[in-house]
Amino acid sequence: MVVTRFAPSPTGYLHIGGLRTALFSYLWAKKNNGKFVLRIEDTDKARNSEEATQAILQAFEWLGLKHDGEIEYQSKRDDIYAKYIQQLLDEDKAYKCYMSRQELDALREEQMANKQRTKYDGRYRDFDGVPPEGVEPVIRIKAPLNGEIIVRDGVKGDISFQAEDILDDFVIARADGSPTYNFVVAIDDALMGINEVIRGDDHLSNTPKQIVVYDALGFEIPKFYHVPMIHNSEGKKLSKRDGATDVMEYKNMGYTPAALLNFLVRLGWSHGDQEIFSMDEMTQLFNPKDINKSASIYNTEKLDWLSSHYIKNTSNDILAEILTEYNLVLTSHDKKEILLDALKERAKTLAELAEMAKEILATPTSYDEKAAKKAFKGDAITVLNTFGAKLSASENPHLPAEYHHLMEDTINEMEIGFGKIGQPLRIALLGKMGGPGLDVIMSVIGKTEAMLRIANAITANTNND
RNA sequence: GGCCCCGUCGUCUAGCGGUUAGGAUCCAUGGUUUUCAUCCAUGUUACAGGAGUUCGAUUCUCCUCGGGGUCACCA
Repeated sequence: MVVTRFAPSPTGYLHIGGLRTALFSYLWAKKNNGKFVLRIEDTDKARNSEEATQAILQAFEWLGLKHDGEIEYQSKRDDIYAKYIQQLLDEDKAYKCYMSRQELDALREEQMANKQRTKYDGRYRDFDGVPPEGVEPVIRIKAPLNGEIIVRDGVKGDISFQAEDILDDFVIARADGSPTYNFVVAIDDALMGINEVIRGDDHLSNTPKQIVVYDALGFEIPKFYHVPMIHNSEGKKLSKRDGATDVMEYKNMGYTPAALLNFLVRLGWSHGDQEIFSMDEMTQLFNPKDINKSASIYNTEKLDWLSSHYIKNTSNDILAEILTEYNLVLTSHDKKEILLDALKERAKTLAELAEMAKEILATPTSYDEKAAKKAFKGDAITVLNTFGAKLSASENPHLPAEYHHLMEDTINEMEIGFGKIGQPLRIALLGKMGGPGLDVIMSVIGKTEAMLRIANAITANTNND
């Protein structure tokens, strides 16, 4: 069985990069009828917060990503880690190091001055003398001094590291006894049965250390997939400083989960020329072996396109429902179908759609000066009066087509072009240019409201010449 | 700086020794449209550079250049 995981540290909101690796892990588990474990890596008590954990959960919920089983918290697993630390100590695979911070810093400075790579010198590796007073020891693992460590990566292939280049006896437990990241990750992944680790490229250089832990404890090494970074427009690793990296921001901006997920799955992964993937298709087709090797630059142009695609293809009932989250209540509006049919063709986001709907539904309180001036040149007032009279005399027009006939009657009778009525009428109804068909607008707002808006416009623009 | 990774249109990508180097997005132009969008059509733009290997390299090898990641008692 394939077991994958997403293992964020709760130091802030869920960001785009994290979401993508979570999505990849999720898809791969689902495709194989496996499990997707969510593990909160909260060993750093100083930087973690409960709010951050909640924010991550909230984002998962919005996007419909469900983890399997209970959420695992590393902070609740101290006993387990302590047991393995003791085991390594007993087996002489780890040891206490009494080097003080000051000594360590001094060593580092000296190494830097000599242009050597900074590494612990192993001075307590085989120490059996009397420990110095007043120093709480850290526990270091005995890492291989030389030889090759090969990371078999499903994305990049086999990557070879030389132990002397990258390893030293790294700390697995701090002076206060708390275990460190590379140690707990390996233990948790092993104990939780994680056999396919899909994570960011920035963890690649940690992997040899984790392999040291796996080996020391006799655990089986999982399959690794290191997903290339997402870069900002500067070409640097996407960070929280880059703006709009909080996943929930995308909800506020009016993107749907389907659009966001579709956008993200295509960042660093592809399936031929296909661009549109439903959640089902993603789970069917995703395979981490098809992940790209190179980093991609974060750019939301395509997200807008996907977003409008999904809005166009969402039913009006569902749209009306989601739109309530953008302060637009249409669910029981009798012209909801007509309105949404017209609007969903032209909205890139739900927020935009809601905004356009509100503009149509509200009586204009002002008129775009330039557009009004242009529209009310000539005999626009007469045209509007003529049309208004026809509208007034009509019997409850309902559908857009009926309003359209009224407009046609007017232009035929007055022997004018469509533009002559279109422009002033549009100003009257919306206060500005743009937007859906006038017949649609009038159908949605109804005869009475349409007449009111026409009258208002005539009053406001009479002395405009 | 050491170690590691990467390098196809502006962007996301297809390609896995022989292609007019494909798609998508963006942009531009035209058509449709009372407006704006949608939609349709057309167009501009890419194999980082240099050596090899080969009958033939975008594809394989090496070098250069460029970019990135990482080097904690942080995760």
